[in-house]
Amino acid sequence: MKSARRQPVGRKLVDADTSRARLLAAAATEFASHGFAGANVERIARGARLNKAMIYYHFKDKADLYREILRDMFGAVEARVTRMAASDDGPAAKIRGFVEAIALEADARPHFPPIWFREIADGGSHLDAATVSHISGILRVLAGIVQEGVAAGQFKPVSPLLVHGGIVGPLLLYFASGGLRLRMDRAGVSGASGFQRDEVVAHIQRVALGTLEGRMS
Amino acid sequence: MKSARRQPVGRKLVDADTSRARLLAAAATEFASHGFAGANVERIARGARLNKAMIYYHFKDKADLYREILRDMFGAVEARVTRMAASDDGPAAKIRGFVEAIALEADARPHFPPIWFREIADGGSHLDAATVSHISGILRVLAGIVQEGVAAGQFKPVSPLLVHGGIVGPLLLYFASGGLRLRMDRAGVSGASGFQRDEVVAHIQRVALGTLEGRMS
DNA sequence: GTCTATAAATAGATAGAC
DNA sequence: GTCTATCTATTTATAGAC
Repeated sequence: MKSARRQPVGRKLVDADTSRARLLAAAATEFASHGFAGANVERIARGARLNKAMIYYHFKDKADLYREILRDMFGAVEARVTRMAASDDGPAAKIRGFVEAIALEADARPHFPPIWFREIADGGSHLDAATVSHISGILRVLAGIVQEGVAAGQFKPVSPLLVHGGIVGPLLLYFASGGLRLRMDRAGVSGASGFQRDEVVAHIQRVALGTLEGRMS
Repeated sequence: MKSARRQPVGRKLVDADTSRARLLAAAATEFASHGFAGANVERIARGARLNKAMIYYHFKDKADLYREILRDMFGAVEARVTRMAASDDGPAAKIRGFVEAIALEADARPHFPPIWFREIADGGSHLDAATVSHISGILRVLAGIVQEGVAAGQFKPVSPLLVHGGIVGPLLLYFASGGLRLRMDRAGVSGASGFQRDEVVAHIQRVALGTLEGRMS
């Protein structure tokens, strides 16, 4: 059980500059750039200014390290949207807040959008029970907001999963495609990288609300 | 130059049951499931009922095989949207046609959505000039439709890249996440896999049009 | 906790027969 | 065109010293 949590309870896991925290940070970058299979433990160790053996001191193996990052990522998103939805704003403001929450999390953890895309492509093969629970919690929060809006007569009863796709699809696409857009730009596809983050978020907020308020058909 | 095209000109590359076509089909499945780094040439060969050596007879190496699949994929999408946009439908119908074209291509090439997601996460590191040109062609077609609609006074001048994200993000998310939704369903997240393809496509068509017709803010 | 050295396995690529 | 056998490099993971 050497991979069990060693930090004192209540202590931030990743913020502290422990070797474990540095490994997690380096691994997040590596997994985001190369995927689980393409990630190289030697590179992760070097990125953390340590050596490979330290990875196996703190984690059971590469997959264990990866799963820890997935749990952290989705746990953070779930916590953020849950906190947001606990406010006494109306449903429309909460939909905006939901979009904003995902975007803020992508700011705080830039590895989140690419890793999420890769995990989708993998069919979720690395998700453990805790992570699945976080994801389902995120969906439940959104479904609750929609339900609230419907009850208040402000929203049409659109399927929460359709709303979710309309928010998360474009949002992750934007945050995950920074490198690609730069590349396209250099290849002469103009305007691909000239894009304001806030403008994208605001657009997605408007579209999500428009969908829910039935201004679509 | 042993990887040069061997098929007679005008012959379908993938449909024929040649060893090369079988390798391409097996490789597409393998790359979609495991990504470039995670793909295994031995598995690809077995999937094509051949052996590893045949891969190196037809292709220079694993990367060459992968790039060929990318070119085929994006070439097919570009061809389809270009053909669609050449019709004399109005701009609204063409926006619907654009969404439909992407969806039809995802039906025809199920490896397309996951591979596209992975390539985004990779920052487009495997895209060669031909593939970049296909992608930029797809964007140009969409920009043209938007321009047409604006000129006809039917659309607001929304950035084509925002429209593109609003279409392609949710659409790829839906098509790429079949496996994950099934997994979530089995984990007790109800309704994740109970979804009609046509209903999703219709929803995305409505949202895209709503965006362009200015029914959002 | 941290390191060096190394074992062990995987997997991309090639040689050469048929 | 297709195969078997093999070479070689990479890389995950561990042993064991400090």
